[in-house]
Order: sequence, then structure tokens, then C-alpha cells
Amino acid sequence: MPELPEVETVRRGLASRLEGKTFLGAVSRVAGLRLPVPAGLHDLLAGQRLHAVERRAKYLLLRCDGGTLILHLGMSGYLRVVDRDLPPGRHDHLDLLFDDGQVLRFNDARRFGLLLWTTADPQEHPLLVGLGPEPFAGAFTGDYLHERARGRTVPVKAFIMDQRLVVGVGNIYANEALFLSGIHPARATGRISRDRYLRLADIIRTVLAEAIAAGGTTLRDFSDSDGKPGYFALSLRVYGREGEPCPRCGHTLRQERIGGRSSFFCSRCQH
DNA sequence: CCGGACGCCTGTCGGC
DNA sequence: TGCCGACAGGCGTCCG
Repeated sequence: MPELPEVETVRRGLASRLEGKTFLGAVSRVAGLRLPVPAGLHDLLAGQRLHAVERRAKYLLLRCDGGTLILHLGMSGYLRVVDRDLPPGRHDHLDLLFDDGQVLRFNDARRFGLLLWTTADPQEHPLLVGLGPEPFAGAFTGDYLHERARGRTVPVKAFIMDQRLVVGVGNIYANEALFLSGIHPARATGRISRDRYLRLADIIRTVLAEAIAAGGTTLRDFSDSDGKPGYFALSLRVYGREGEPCPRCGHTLRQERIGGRSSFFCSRCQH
């Protein structure tokens, strides 16, 4: 579910509401998410002061004095800040308790999410160490894309969703960025000009930034830490709009499976 | 190394 | 109405 704009929206909410607080501990109601929840999480967290909420790719990093909580929301995960008296509901798997009575509650129906604790540098964690550049970092350029694309035959949509190339682009924003770039999602990665990659890199940044400004995209269950939805869904040009007219030329938008994922595009505007 | 398929897990929706 | 398959915002692993 959440791509970079959604995770960044959550990060901002958590940072403003939770930074500076001290953990009382944790309650787990699940054996494992994508990986087992750390044994003894309560004792690991108790007394830790949360001094910063950061983001790397689609991971949230909750920096504490003695270590870092690494969270990933998977497809269906969300976080809420609630009062500890609110009874947990279905799929409310984890509560991280703060000393002021507030609780950071993790709900994840599909359990593709993740919570880990590390006392080492989280950037060096095996799950994070191979990640590509952040799309807003200087290293992410059209020339970088063009260089990495050389000789590759994979559909460009799968290419830009590969987190080893660049992080944060998931299925929604890949579709949107390719539409705005006029590039067909199935086009072979190595057969796209440098000029088009320059434009694509800019457009990826622009789409992600606009989505962050809108609070992310809510299709069904995404919400920020206050439970409020994002409204970028209103601005989606092609995602989920098969059968509707192309916003640029009026041709009927198509849906096809490309790179194993549902893809939406205009066969007249995108080549 | 590369590209593609699969599995993880639950909820929802469309077709019959 | 009920059932069943397909599909859903991610990602790691395995196979050819």
C-alpha cells in the first residue's frame, strides 16, 4: 500500500506528535509480521527516549537513545496514535506505549509489514543496505537512470519500481510518472533516450512531491497517524482509471499486467 | 547478473 | 444469496 509519499506523510505526523517522548514499553498481540517481532520488545523499549522519526525508502526509523526501531508498513499496514484506553481492534498487532498515556498502534491485516530493533546503524541493516538513492537526493538524476538502464530489457515500469535503483516508487506513482513522461510502461529499459530519462527523473520527483503535499493517496485503508486520509487520489491521472478518457488526448485508458503488476496507460500518448 | 514467477496473508469485489 | 477466483499500495527468494 504505502509508497514514499504515504510513508513520508506518516513520518511527519509521528515526528510532530511523538518526538521527545519516552517509551514505557510495548504490547504485542502477534507472533510475527513479515519477520518475527523482536523477543522482549517491551524490555528493549522501556525507558528509551524517542528523539527522531526518520524515513529511509519506505522504512520508518524511530531513533531512540539506545537503538532504532525499523518499521515497514507492507501493503496494508498503518500506524495510529491513540489513547491507551482505546481497546485494540482486529489486526491491531502492536502497541508501543509512551509515558504520557499515548500509544502508537500498528495495524496490518495482511502482515506484510515489519518491526525490527537494532542497536547498530540501521542504514547498514541487511534490509536497507542495498537500497538505491532517495529520489530527492542529488545522486538521483536522469544520467544515473540512463547509465543504469544500459543493456537492460526489463519493462521500464519494473525498472523504476526496483528499490535497488531508486527508492519509494511503487505501483501507483510508477504508473503516474510514466504517463506524465509519455513513456509506455512496457518499453524496454535500455531503449529509452537520455533526454527522456532526464525528464522522467524530474517527473518522478515532481509527482512524489505533489503527493506528499496532498498527504498521500488513499485508495482504501491508508491514513495518516491521526486517521485522516490523503487526497492525492483525486489527482491520479491514470491509476485505477481504465476505461476512462486519457486526460491529455481523450483516448480510452488501458489496463494491462506489466512486470507482474497492474499497469495503467494511454496507448496513444505513451510510447 | 538478469528477468520472471511465486509466496507471504487477509479483505474485497465482480462474475456466475 | 452464495461461492470462487482474481486482485490489492511490497518485497524477498528461487529458478532457468
